[in-house]
Amino acid sequence: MTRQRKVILEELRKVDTHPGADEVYAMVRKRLPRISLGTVYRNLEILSETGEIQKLEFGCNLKRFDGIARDHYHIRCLHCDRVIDAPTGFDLIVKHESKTANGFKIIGHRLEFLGICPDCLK
Amino acid sequence: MTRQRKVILEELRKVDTHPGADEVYAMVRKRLPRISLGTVYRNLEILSETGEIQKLEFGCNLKRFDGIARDHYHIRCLHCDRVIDAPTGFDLIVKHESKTANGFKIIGHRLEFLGICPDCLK
DNA sequence: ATCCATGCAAAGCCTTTGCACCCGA
DNA sequence: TCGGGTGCAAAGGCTTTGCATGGAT
Repeated sequence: MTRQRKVILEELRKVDTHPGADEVYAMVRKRLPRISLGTVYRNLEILSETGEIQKLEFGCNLKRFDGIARDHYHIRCLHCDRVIDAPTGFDLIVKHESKTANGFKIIGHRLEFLGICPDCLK
Repeated sequence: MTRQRKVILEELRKVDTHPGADEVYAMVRKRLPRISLGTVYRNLEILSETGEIQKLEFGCNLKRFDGIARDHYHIRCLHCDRVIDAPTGFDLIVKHESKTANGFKIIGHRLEFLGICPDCLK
């Protein structure tokens, strides 16, 4: 756990905006002006592999990161692409009785909800 | 509906491999050798906007396309990234009693299952 | 003749990677 | 001293876009 990685993790946990790598870079640079974008990418990757943060790979044009690793869902604004954590109770039941399908061994799933955020509703 | 768009749609509907744009390009080029990759991208975008095909935006490194527009889920191999259609019965129940959450108006959701395909299980 | 989609190529965006340096153990 | 992580910059992959051409109505 290097200094850079620690700061990245701390900054990411301060916000609930699910920033992209570039935004994390901007945030971290306030404390470590000499950090490089490459290092941010490398550490975000490492942190998500170790399960300390979560990488959101849905919307696809830009990967976003969540400082909360605990399993939870997200709601994405179709208009401005903002992402928020889904409140508890906002949930789903996945029915796959068998753990296999067409020879696939099923391990998990990805889910996100889509909607329009308050600002864009105006 | 130009000739190019028609061929793209036809070729895409011939397969169940959920090809990326580059693969669609290769397929279509057998029939239209002079088609450009840009045209393939433009038409895949248009076809998915009009709802004739489906764009899969999950795995994120590469967008894949499905000739079947009907609502259905997919299973992705975590090892080789192959995507298959989930069999019927493989389903989920989304519980969001309210159609709003934290001010968001909820419109829909994205879901895909993750697993290991038969080949990669070996 | 007009208009729009195409082909081509360049640019764009995000991300990854090679390499030498530096810092901590 | 040694090894791994870093900064920097370049390369990479996929996608989008500008522009002139060409085909269809």
